[in-house]
Amino acid sequence: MFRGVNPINLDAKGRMAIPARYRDRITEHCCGHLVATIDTEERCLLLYPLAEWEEIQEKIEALPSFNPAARRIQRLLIGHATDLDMDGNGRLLLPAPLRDYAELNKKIVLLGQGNKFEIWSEERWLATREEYLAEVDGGAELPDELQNLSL
Amino acid sequence: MFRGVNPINLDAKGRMAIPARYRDRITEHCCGHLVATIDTEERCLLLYPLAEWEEIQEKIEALPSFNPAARRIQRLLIGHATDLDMDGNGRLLLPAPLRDYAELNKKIVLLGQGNKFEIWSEERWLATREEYLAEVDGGAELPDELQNLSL
DNA sequence: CACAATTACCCACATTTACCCACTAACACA
DNA sequence: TGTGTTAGTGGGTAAATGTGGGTAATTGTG
Repeated sequence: MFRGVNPINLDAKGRMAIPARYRDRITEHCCGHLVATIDTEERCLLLYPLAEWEEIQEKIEALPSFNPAARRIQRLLIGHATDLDMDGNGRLLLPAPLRDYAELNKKIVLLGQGNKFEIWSEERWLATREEYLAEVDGGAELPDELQNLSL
Repeated sequence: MFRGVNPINLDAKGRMAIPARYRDRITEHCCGHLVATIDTEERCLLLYPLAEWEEIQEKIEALPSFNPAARRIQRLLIGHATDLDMDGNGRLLLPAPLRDYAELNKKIVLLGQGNKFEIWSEERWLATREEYLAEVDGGAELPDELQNLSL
């Protein structure tokens, strides 16, 4: 589905242009309706086609709501999930609370991640990527599935 | 159903404007009739469409009333449940006792949470969110359903 | 019954957002 | 290399939304 790294500029109003190569797929897949929420592990945003998101939300809502960890996940993920539509120019207006969370300024990065995108501030993405590369080197505890993966 | 994060200002009279994108759903779902009560785990309020709340109240009332814990829940939830209607401008007047419980001042946050909303003071929400994020990271005791959740 | 306090309804203003148009840079093709 | 087309960017404007506040009706209280 979605893949690739795309440097993008946010404009003064907080809008980001979706790269043209993804637009057709997005409009056909979900009429341009998307849902953005936060990533709980990293300070970045997740961007789903509406249909994808609704499947996920169902699973999250089905979690036992008396369990504190599940409650937390519900508050964080559903609580931040915001419906977005592409405007006539193929742009999304990212709401201020989400921009603040991921500390998005002018320069951001859109990462294709299969069924979704991730949105990072460029600065944070570059730094995090370096960390990842360093950890992979020393990485001792890889799950079996990874050990056996041939590229 | 409901999702997303909405920063809102309470005015001097204690009124909050429901974001326009939710109004249609609320009016169609329950003619603008809502019920607010307190959350017993966190210092925030819960806001239900009337129909949703009535289902919940039935379940609460069905709890064994000789059980002290059940009595407590009944007193807290049903005792604080207050009927609210949107005014002509799509606003709700939050009663003083509920505002006091959740320590709501000018700046508040409305969180969509599936079948209901949560209302937080902005300050408390931001602080609580940071706690949640830290706990999710170090989270050892995640239920299986969560461990296997792929986003 | 009178008074005070609260609430509902209404209007007006400020801000934000959606929509539109225009410019520039990049690319493709001849 | 020149030209046409498309993508990305910036920004103006009208409409919608959010906010504040006045006033009349209602409620509760002495």
